[in-house]
Amino acid sequence: MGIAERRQREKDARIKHIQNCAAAVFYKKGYGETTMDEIAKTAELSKAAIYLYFKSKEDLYYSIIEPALSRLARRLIRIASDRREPAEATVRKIISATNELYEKDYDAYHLLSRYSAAEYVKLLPKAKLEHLKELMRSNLRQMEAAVRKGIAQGIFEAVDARLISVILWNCFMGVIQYQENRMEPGKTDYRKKTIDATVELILKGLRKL
Amino acid sequence: MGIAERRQREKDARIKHIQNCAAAVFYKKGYGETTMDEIAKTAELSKAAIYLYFKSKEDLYYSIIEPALSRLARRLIRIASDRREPAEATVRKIISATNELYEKDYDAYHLLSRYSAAEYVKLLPKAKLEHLKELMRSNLRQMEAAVRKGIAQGIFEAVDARLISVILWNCFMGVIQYQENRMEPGKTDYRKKTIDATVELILKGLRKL
Amino acid sequence: MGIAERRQREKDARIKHIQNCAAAVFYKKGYGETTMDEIAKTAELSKAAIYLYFKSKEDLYYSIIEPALSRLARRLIRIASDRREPAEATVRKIISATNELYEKDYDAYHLLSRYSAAEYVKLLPKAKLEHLKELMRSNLRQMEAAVRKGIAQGIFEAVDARLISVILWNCFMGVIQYQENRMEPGKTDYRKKTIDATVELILKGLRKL
Amino acid sequence: MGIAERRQREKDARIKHIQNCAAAVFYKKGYGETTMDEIAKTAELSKAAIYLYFKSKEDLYYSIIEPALSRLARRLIRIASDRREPAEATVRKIISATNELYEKDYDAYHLLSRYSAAEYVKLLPKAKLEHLKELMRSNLRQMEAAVRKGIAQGIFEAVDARLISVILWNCFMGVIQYQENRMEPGKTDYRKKTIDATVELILKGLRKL
DNA sequence: AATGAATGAGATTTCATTCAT
DNA sequence: AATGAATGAAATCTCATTCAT
Repeated sequence: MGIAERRQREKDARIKHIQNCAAAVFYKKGYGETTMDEIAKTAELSKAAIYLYFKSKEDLYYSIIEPALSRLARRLIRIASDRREPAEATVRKIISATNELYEKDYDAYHLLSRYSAAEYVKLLPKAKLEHLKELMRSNLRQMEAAVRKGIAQGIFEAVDARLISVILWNCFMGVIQYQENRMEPGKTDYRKKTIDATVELILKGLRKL
Repeated sequence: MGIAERRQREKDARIKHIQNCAAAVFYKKGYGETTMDEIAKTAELSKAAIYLYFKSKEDLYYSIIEPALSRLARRLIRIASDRREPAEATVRKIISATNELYEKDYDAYHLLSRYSAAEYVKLLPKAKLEHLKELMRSNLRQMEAAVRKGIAQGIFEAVDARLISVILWNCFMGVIQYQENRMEPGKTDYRKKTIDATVELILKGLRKL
Repeated sequence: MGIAERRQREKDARIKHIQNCAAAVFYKKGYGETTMDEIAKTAELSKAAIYLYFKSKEDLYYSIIEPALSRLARRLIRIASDRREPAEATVRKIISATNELYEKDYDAYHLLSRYSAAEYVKLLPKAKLEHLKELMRSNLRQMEAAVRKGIAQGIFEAVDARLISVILWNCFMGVIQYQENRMEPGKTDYRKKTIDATVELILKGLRKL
Repeated sequence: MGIAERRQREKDARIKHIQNCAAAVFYKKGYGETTMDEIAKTAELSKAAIYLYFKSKEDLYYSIIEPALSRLARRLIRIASDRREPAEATVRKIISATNELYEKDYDAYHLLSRYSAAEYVKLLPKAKLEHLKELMRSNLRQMEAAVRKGIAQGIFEAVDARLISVILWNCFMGVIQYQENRMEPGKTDYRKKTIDATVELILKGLRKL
């Protein structure tokens, strides 16, 4: 069995390798500007080899996005399910978990931070698109639940929970985008620090005085 | 001279028309996925006609982005230059001015809200890219100045002004992105309300207690 | 209107030109072996130009086959509808009409004579394939009707009309195939003569003694 | 020696197996549309394994066609060489022998019935193509000889022997094509019955009254 | 000023064939 | 003997751009 297992491991590794290379290029250029040629070159494989593992450019793209987003969604659901934990801790955990994707699944995370439903409309088949959207909505719902919990716990002011969750989520994504795209390369990555500061700022704004 | 003037006005109108149509498509699909064919069809003109007014796809794109961003930058500089105005008012004005672009220059605004330096690297010639980046940086500096002023005025806590300006800016952009891309179509546009709520939340977080 | 009309005429001519060139290549090589490049070269156009008029290789192919077959089907229906004409004359007319396609629509005819449902299964969308098949079946039905009429008229022996119509049709197609494919090039084209002789032979075999 | 022999037998069996599978696919799809992948999958072997036994796609194809056609040619020569046998019997035997290929070498037969010189021109090297053509011509000559014999025997009318042999051959091939390609799947295979009826019809037409 | 027609360059995808194991 | 992996070459198709009218 050793051989078959090793084969499978190697295959998995190659798939992961291609996905990593592809994600890097997709991220740098955007889907439309990315060519299979460049992905192949980055992965040091022939174009045809890519097609051994993914049946189309779109398939490759989706194979990067979906699992990462799916994993995150599951994780957030678990985090938000703790009804007793103080709301502030839950909010921080949600943000942390999302941010952790960064270290573990750097490339998928990158793509996610660039997620733009409009662009995908023409790109992905309807079912896949809807699936991604549902995952995004689920993430938002977990944040909303956390804010609602905070109000119920008497910690937060009686704000519009949905609105606040959108704000939190957007601030988070905004920071990522900003740090990734707008800053000069070479500069220190302030992401973690900026995100933490943002969260604390907003939590402070939410607290009952 | 009346005739020449009318001609010029008509020409300007046609240029604006093309830009509006193009911006709508660029926004919906992203630069790479947008075809000149679709722009032409949207503008109800022939492709060749577009080329009478813009010398390339990139040129057309830039002609939409740059003036809007440039105008905004000038406006923010003027707003931030008032050294005496209370900082909170200045922050609100900066955000408002940015948001107002929305009503006046809907499509350019859209494109701006999607601004992604990385994508532009391959798209725009270096000089143009640098120009856009400088405009963005300028906008950020105005916000930074406003926060710094608030600290000087003793209104805000002694926070990292740069960090806070980044946060504010990102939250703003994040909200826009979210509202544009992630929500189901048909839903009410919560943008203004969300942005205002975000700003107030953050201002509250900034205030000395 | 002169200009618009001329334009349309020219466009029609170009479409016909492309179809003719394509049919010649399709015929010579078969669908699979034919490349758009070769069609373009034959038509003295760029590949892209072909795609201005036909949206895919398959579309181009179908646009050649279908109208010719459709026209023939209509014609055979008209011929077979004469209930009083002696059956032998009807049979001869059906064969003649089919053969005449040769002179008028040389290339489409060629493709038809090569028609092979099996090959098309993967090629054409189901609806188109079914349409072609129905046309073929219609043609066969007309021949069957003619044979049946001959029996009713007491001219032909009481044979299996369907079987005989299949035979007649096959002989006809067989002769075409043979003459087209199996003979050395440069040899005289015996098609017409061979077909006529075949029909007479079979009619003689059918007649009541 | 037993071992070596068994090895050889096994090898032959594997070769035959591949040929059978390949022939089925070639027949269903045509040469151009057939992929080595599909052949391999049908044969439940790896693509590379196919190349252990055949040095190219074309080689595999030819290896199916040629022996079958060659065997048939030899058989028809033998059949036609009987100068004394009544011509009608000889004609029937020729047709039968050809038809028998069906049961014994189903797949090669299929391919033969689709034989199209034009397609092969680009496919096969000149020598191989010429060889196939010569085999086909030989078969035709045997039929021609049989018809000529019938005239000499005073059984047939003084027809153009070559023409009639072409007709007979074509009818035969036409019936096969028809039955294979044009009929709805699932229907009874009328081939044998149709062919016999065709031959009898033509013989009747040939006979002196 | 405007357009229909055309195209070169390049994109995605396929496939016969080879090679290391 | 057999195979999984890999690839070069070529196929279909797209698109920004130009040109004749």
